[in-house]
Order: sequence, then C-alpha cells, then structure tokens
Amino acid sequence: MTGIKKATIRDVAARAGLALGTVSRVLNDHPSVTPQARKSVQEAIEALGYQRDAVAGSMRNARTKMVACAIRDFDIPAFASYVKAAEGVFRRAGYTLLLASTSNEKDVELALLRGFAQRRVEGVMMTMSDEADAELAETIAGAPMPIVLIDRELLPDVDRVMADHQSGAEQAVQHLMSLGHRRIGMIVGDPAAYPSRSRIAGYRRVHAQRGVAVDEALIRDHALSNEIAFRETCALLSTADRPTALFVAAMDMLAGTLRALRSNGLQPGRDIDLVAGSDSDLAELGTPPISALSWDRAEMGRHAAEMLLDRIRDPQPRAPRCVRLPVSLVVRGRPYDGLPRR
Amino acid sequence: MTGIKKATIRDVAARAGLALGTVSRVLNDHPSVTPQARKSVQEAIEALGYQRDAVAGSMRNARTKMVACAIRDFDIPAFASYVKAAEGVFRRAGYTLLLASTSNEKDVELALLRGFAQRRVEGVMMTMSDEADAELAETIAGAPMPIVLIDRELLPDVDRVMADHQSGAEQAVQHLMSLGHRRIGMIVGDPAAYPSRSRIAGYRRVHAQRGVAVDEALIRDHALSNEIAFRETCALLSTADRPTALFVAAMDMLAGTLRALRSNGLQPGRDIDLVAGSDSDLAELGTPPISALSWDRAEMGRHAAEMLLDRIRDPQPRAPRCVRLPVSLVVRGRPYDGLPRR
DNA sequence: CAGAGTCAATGAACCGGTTCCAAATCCGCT
DNA sequence: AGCGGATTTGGAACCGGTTCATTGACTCTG
Repeated sequence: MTGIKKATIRDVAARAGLALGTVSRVLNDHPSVTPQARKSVQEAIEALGYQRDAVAGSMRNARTKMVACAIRDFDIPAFASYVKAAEGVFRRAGYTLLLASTSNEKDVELALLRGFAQRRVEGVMMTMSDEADAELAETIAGAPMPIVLIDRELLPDVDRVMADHQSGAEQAVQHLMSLGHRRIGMIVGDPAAYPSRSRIAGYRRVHAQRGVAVDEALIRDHALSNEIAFRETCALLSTADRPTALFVAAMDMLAGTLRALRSNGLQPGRDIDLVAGSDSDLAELGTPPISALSWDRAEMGRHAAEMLLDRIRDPQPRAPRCVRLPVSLVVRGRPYDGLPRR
Repeated sequence: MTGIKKATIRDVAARAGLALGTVSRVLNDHPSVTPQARKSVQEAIEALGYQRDAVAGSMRNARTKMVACAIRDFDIPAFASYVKAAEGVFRRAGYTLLLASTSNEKDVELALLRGFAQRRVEGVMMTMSDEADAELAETIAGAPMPIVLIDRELLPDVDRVMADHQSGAEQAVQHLMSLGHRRIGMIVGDPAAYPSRSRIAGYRRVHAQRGVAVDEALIRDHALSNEIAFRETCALLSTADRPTALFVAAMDMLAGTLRALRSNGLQPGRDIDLVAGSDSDLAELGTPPISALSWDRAEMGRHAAEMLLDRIRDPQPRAPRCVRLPVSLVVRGRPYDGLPRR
C-alpha cells in the first residue's frame, strides 16, 4: 500500500534516455529493438519498479485479455469443476476470468452481459435460465464478443458445449426398468433449460420404446435446489400409487432426495431404487452406493474455454461448433433383489 | 457481434447538441444538469445505443470497480461457498469479481497478485500457500490495494477472516476421547497454512489436558487432495498399533478417507470412529452419518467481501480487523457402543 | 561516391472517458 | 436597469499506454 506515484512508460523512457515508443516496443517484444536499447530499458524498469498498466494498455487497440463466465450457481460442485478447468486454460493463455452467479435469473443474466460488454471482455462462457426467451436470445446473438453456451442447445448460431443428458436419462431409465420398475419418479429441473428438457425426453423415449405409459404426475420438474428436491420427493412419496424407483435427474439434488427418504423412513436400495443424475462423493460412498450418471466435467470446462479462445483468436464468422460429451451410467450397489416393494 | 463502430460520448454529445462534459455529467448523475439537458442526452443515448466504455472510464481517475479472489482450489465446496457469497456482495455493490485458483502454488500466487495490480483491481481476497514465506508476506504487505486473507492468520497488518479451527479440533478430539478413544489418527493438510496448523494445535492441546501422550506417527499432515487422503489413511491403517478413531481434519477429504476404509474392509461407526473436519452432504447422509465440524461458510464469504469493500471505500490506514467465526461440532450417528476394536 | 534500401528510434496522435477552469446564462434584489 | 452570486455549460487537458508516419543512421551496390 505504498503511497508513491507509480512510474509510467514515460518515466522509464526518460531514465533510459530513449523515446517512449522504444520502451513500448521493448515491452511488446517487437523485433526492431537493439539489444543495447532493450537492456537499458530493462534496467530502467528494474530501477523504477515499473509495472505496465493493463487498463491503459487496453485503451487504444490491444484487447483486455479478460473473459467472463456467468453461470447459474457456481457453488454447485459440477459447475465449480467446469469453471475451475476453464479458468486454468484461460490463465495459461494469459487471460483473466471474471466470474458471476446468475441464480438463474434472467435480469441478472442480461445485466451481466451488458456489464461484460462495457468492460470489453473478449469472450463469455455462460448458461441461461430460459433458452426460449427472445430477449435473452437476441442479446446473446447480438453480443459484441463471442459466447460459448454451457449445456444449452437452442440458439443455433452460437458455439456450445454440452453433455448428452438425453442419452444419460435413457440409460438411467433403462437400468431401472431392467430392474423391474415401471413407476419411476423423476426429480428434475426447469425444462426451459436443455439439461432437464433432454432428460425428460430421454425418460419419455424409453417409456415409449417399452410401451409403458408415462404418468405425468411422476415427473416433478421444479427442482433447482436441495430444499425443493426434498419437497418434491416428499410429494412423490405421499401419493397413493407411489413410485418404486426415483431418477434424481437434477444437478446435485441427491442430498435433498436422500433427506426426504430418510425422513420418510425409507432406505435406498431396500425400499426404493435410485439413480442420481450427476455423480458425487455422496452417490459413490453412500450405503448402499447409488448408481449415477457421469461425464467428464473438467473436459467440458476445458472444451468451452478452448472454443472461446479459438473464437477470440480468429473472429472470422465460422459455422458454430457444438461439442456433446458422452454421459455414462455408473452402476452401483447390490443388484436389486426382487420385485418393487411398497 | 455487430461490426458497427460503437458510439462514443462525443457522438452522444453531437447528437444531443451539447458538450461532451455535459454528457459525462449526465452519466455520472452530477447534480448541476438541467432536466432538459438530461432528457436530450438520454434520448441521444437511446438513439445511438451508446454504452459506456468501462476501460476508458477507469483511465483517468475513476476506479475499476473490480475485485479479485485467488483461492487454493475453488472446486472445493467450502471454498466455492465462500466465493459465491462474496461475489453476491460484490455484485450488489457494483463490483465485478476476478477469480483464479492458485493450486496452492506460491509462484501462481505471486503472479496473480502482480496481474491484479496491473489490472488496477481495487481489492483482493485470497489464501496463501505458506504464511511464513517472506516473499509472499512482503508482496502482500506492499500490495497497492487492500487485501483480505481467508483462513490465514500471520501478517498482523492485514485484514482477515477465519474460522476458529483450533476450537473445532478441540471439540472433535474431546468428542472422540469421550467415546473412549486414546489413539486418534489425524488426516490434515499442510501446517504452513493456518487451518491445519491450528487444528494440530487443538489436537495437541486436548491430548495435553487429558494427559494423553501424542504419538507423532498418528498426525499425517500432507493431505491436500482426496488421493493423498486415501494414501494417508491407508498408511495409518497399516501400522501395527493402528488408531481406533480418525479425525479427518483437512478440508473436503472425507471421501478419500472413506474410500480407504472401504478398500480395507472397515466400516465407520462399527470398526472405527470418525469426525470430519468440514461438514458435507456426504457426512450428513452417509450410513452411519458422520460427525463433522461446521461453520457458516456463506457468512465467512460475506464478511470478507464487506471488509474489503470497507477498506476500498475508506482507504485511510486503520487497525487491521480480524473476524473469527465459531466452529461447532455436529454430533451424528449412533453412540459408539463400547471399547475400540481392532 | 551517389543513390537505394534497411533498420532502429522518435514522438505526435490517438483511444474514450473524467476533471476542472473559464465562460455563459440565469435569477433575485436594489 | 444594473449588479452580484449561483448555476449550468463548454471544451481543453489529462490518464498511460499503442500505433505509425517520419527521421536519421547505416549498409549495400553499381
């Protein structure tokens, strides 16, 4: 917290006995500088403790070397994994990451996009609350910087990285049906976003293939938090003809469902079968261990970051790219030992 | 991605038929502007789709309205909770958060601090790998912006927010001793950082109070990841006179320890007693549930953010502040049913 | 040795805001 | 009407870099 005025490039130039343009060229590794000039500039920099001002450097033409990420809630472990992997890629490329949670609120998303544009951020990685919202779609398509969407699929002209949640859901439901279940409850998030929408599609597809009618009451599509997952699970369990298995398809909602089971005196694996929509320590290490859908989260973050850097480096309009990562079912626990019970 | 050149404040002034100074005053809510001038400026802004350039705005004098956070690994749920809470406070105050993981590497920490200073970040929230390192201490003390340390205690002149991990460790060890244990293994992180150091101090203190000699071999202080926690737990279990209880004191390492127990055929609660150093869904919902230390993580993040904003708003040198949040033991699981077993 | 060509160095102009002094305008009062 | 003080407006200077046309020195060639 020194109060001393910071040295500028002009101070360095004066001390080195050179013009400020020469100093600038030294700083930017421009080829046409004599080794001798380079040396005296470096000495002056050392002597004055000069530090380049990135704000000023971004003024005229050079870019800001900043990228941003606006994601629903980055304290959800899966999202934290994406972001951490992406941040590593960005940092190694000399970019700094701006991060914000949107809490899945459209207004926050719009405000953040505006703020990022004002800060001249060079690219954005984001989710959005509602893929069908025209204002969001327009703002994203018209943004002054490239955008990569995470786990969102509408907006055909925008790069995106996603996991194949439909396939995942199909595997989960197949698995439960192969264990004999026909009434499978589903705890899932808002279908306005791709992950939940495609999981529901997968759920329906397997039912259709197997000729099992879907009971709409079994699909609970409001889970955005563990508290809601708890309530929705309780609701499912309190119906007359209650499900014999649950597909906890929303991200990171297994804990809420387990709490609900526990408070209803039910044990997973004994009284009800479960598949979790995203893998976690809790699914792996619970008793019994719980089958879960899994995909490479770090890979997803890295992909997103690299696609974004690509666009930044080469801003020519090109066909949008879409990376879809495979989702696989990790089967756990003792095999189900018979018919569903009440 | 419109290719149209963006409107500047001068374009707005021209269109409104006013001077650029007047436009600037309108933008900054300066009082001495007639409602009429304000109106025509706003119309011009609307018509041109003008957006203020935050980079240019920060050039002359105004601040950057950016704060940064450099934390060990923000995909650790506890850290993600801190950061999310802090980001909310910052965003509501009009600040944007820059985030980076340091992976607990000194070089990364130093490089990030330098980068933040160059970007004219107004404040920093951070952890550091080694509190005793002179170069880090000097860089932090001499930083051009205020810094708040998270869960770090040395550096008496710097604001800091921490949890009372020593008290937590004491409660954990007391609890285990009151269950009859005398050989308590400890999985803990690097004592170069406050949390592990103070947990070890708490462990020793309770031993001393109870007149139990500390077997140094029971303190495994290298756990920075679940893989290491796994190995360290295995090492503890393979000793001749193995511990009858474990205090898994490192942040978020319970999963590694549970994997080790499982692969050694041991069940927590039956074959060995556990206390986790940080609470999690896994501790709460495992079978049996595992006692854990708990503190208000969101509160910690909010405190840190507010202390930082305070310093930014009033940069007068003041006595450093230190907030220490209480840690409490959440006791879970069936009471231990007898003497320790092998 | 003149002329062309190469390369390093110079420093004014520029980026798009904010700041602030000076000028213009307005208003109330005698 | 004339004056003083307050308020609003104008616009040049400034922030600290980058860019680039220009200059100057030096080398190469015929």
